[in-house]
Amino acid sequence: MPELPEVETIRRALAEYCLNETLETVSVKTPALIKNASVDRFSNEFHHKQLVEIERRAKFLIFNFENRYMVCHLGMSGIFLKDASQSRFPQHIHLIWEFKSGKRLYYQDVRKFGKFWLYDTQPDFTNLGVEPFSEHFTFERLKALIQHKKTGIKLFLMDQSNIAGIGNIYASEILFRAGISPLKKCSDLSDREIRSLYSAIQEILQSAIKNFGTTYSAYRTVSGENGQNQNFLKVYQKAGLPCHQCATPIEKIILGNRSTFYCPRCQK
DNA sequence: TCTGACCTGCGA
DNA sequence: TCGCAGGTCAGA
Repeated sequence: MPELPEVETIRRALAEYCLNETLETVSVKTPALIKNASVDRFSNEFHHKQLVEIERRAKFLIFNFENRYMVCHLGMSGIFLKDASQSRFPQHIHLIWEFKSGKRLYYQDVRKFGKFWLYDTQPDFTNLGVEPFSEHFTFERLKALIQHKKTGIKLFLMDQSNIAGIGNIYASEILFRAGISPLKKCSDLSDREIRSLYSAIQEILQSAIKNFGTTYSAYRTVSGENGQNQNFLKVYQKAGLPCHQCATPIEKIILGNRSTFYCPRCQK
């Protein structure tokens, strides 16, 4: 499911809903989702702790409960809900947080690819690449990352150790915005193309955050509503439809086992 | 570098 | 009934 814009949308909504709340209990219905602790330890560590900060790194959410850290990756279908009464999949609610104030938060994940971790110190995520909205993400940095790689540019964008947070939807959309074919090799990109790519990454992600993320199936906001960014996509899931710039039919190909959409005329 | 596995629901 | 779906990882 969620790529950087969806995770950031969720982070902002959770901060509004439950920042500074004190946790009464965490009920774990599906122990397999907890990756590095027993269910008992996981629940006990957060008992009566206040949620003092919610951060995002790439597609990970980091909940700081007074220096006990709960880290969550939403996988393909994980969402947080304030109210589970309208959920279509109540059987797939795997975690329930209950706050002292009486508020509740539900973690739902149909495909169970999501994961949770417990850390005693702030996790550092050394295996992740540069954050697209950080000061470290500059044109020079992007150029240095790209210029000697022989891999295709779309696979480069989706590799979390290069730039962290881009997934399959936004990789296609970013390349369309930049006018670069997903088949092009990194090492063949000109300075001008890398500059276009640099702008496209920030513009596409920023605009998706502004639109509360892209809903195709599982993703919902914390309030259970659809995101709006699917209404603004230019190529993703548009195979056969005319390109909005040149009317050439959008093509679908498979790269790295993932569907990839592009305009063969606009993207060279 | 590529493929399959993980898991479930949905639409063709 | 089968293929596909927004992610990640292990193993070949």
